[in-house]
Amino acid sequence: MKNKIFLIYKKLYRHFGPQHWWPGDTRFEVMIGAILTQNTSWLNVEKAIASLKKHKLLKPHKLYKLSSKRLASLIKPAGYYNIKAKRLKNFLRFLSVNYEGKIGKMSKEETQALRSRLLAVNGIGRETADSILLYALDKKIFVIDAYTKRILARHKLISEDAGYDEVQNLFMRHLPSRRDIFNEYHALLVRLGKEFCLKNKPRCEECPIGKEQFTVHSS
DNA sequence: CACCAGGCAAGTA
DNA sequence: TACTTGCATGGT
Repeated sequence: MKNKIFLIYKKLYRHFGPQHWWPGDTRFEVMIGAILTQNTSWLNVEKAIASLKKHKLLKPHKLYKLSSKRLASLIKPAGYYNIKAKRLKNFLRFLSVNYEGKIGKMSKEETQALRSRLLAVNGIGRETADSILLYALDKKIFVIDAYTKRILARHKLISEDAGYDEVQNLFMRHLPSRRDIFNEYHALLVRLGKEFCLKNKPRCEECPIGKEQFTVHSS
């Protein structure tokens, strides 16, 4: 088979349809959500964002001025609230110092240069940086997460211990270089992961991608 | 009750 | 470099 990566995308899109990612009203909200969702269910992140919205604090300058203690108490439902409060403030300082708190200014930066600068912020790793680049700033970069690795490993397209860059390169080499496809594909992988590829209750037999690719034939 | 979710950094060897 | 641990709420 020529290009499994792209074929899987088409199969998932046909099965699930467009996912309309990232859920969020503004680019700033997407960025905050990207940090809050680190190893955390999106349902809990929504609660945290709702509480920030309720207090009308979901703006760069408002949030930056908030004390870490106060911020932590507001984002409590998202878990890891003390460390996430610090991470948010690190990012907000980065945004304020380098771009005057203006997303528009940040978005003018070249993709790889901005990625490097985001990675230098304590609390922003590769997935968070790439999520911000793709989903908040419409940059052409593919996001890798735990679901993505698990799904590809199960279908024998990567090894269990494949690294982030390795998997990201695999996607970006095998797909049309289009932001909308990168956006939709990652969202579809998360959708598939949630419904068919959970750690405790996998439903491989009903997987829309098909079971033939990972079935082990004995004898 | 146990398990784990759209990670990351710091500590250790 | 590679492996381990802390961080924490809330849904299933």
